[in-house]
Amino acid sequence: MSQNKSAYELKEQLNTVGYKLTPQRKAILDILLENQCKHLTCEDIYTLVRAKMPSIGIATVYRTLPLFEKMGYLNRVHLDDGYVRYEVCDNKEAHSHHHLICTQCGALSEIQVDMLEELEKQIQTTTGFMVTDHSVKFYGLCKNCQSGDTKP
Amino acid sequence: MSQNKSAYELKEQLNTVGYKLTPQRKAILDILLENQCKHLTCEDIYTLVRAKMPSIGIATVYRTLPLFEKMGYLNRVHLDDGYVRYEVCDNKEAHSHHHLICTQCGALSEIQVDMLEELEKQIQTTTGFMVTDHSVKFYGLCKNCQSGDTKP
DNA sequence: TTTCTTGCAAAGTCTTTGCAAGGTG
DNA sequence: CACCTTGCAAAGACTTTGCAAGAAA
Repeated sequence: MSQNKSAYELKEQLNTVGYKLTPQRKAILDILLENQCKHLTCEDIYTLVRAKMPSIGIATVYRTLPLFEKMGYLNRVHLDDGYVRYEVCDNKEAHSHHHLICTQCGALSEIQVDMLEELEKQIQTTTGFMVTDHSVKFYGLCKNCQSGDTKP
Repeated sequence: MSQNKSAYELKEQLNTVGYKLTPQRKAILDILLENQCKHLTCEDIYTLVRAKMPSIGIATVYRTLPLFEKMGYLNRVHLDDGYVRYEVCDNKEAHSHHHLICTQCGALSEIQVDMLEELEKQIQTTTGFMVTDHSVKFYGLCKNCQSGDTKP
């Protein structure tokens, strides 16, 4: 529980840098916390937030998401489908979770294994490139799509 | 040498599926072969091709690239910078090369190691997800940017 | 009260599409 | 000759920006 950002923490952190906690920002945070396992696009988030706050504009969502990202609340995720998506950033899991993307139904799940440290060291030694982060995605068929369940 | 697609091969393959080898397509192929180590955006390719064939339209480039991709000549690469990029597809290296992206200067290089088979098996056993492809990117600082060479 | 934010709409990017003219097999 | 392709321009999809009104600290 406590590993997730609360509205209070958000307010504190915003104030520290001279920003304000507005109802819109709180509403967006709520939606994000309610959908931690999902990887939402800006549009998705806009739709969800609008259910609670119909007056919100999409520009606010587009302005808030990068803000939260800069503050370390969110990770920007690209699934190579042309959409920018966001996931709640859990410090503990940083770097150590990767995505499984079903090429048939688009389902997205995560795995928590990480075995890249070794390889990263090897890269540094061999190429001189200093690795600070990585992004790993696996494409394939999820359980459902393998079992002949080929609904469109 | 022979692992790269030649114009002749391209023509053969196009004809097989009822398509034609046009000067535009050949020009695009040439540019791609001349820039194998780069990872060009559609716009990049358009600019380069236009130097040789000023009359070409960008729509043709946008239509040709996915065609080449479908034919297995190209790989579409996302570097999380919002642009779609393409790289010449070398069969031998498929699946086994990953990208090193410098977060300072944007330099992009490749490494040829692969050690994911093992992990993919593990994923399949554990989660039931059938992995068919993967995408791995490492972010960090390239050699140049580490040596205090911080030109903007 | 000051400064940050918002919603709206317009403008920007990158990409796709419709269509008639033109080229390839 | 039939069908695929092209270039142009318009249209789309997603995102950003300008601005005056409004809200938070």
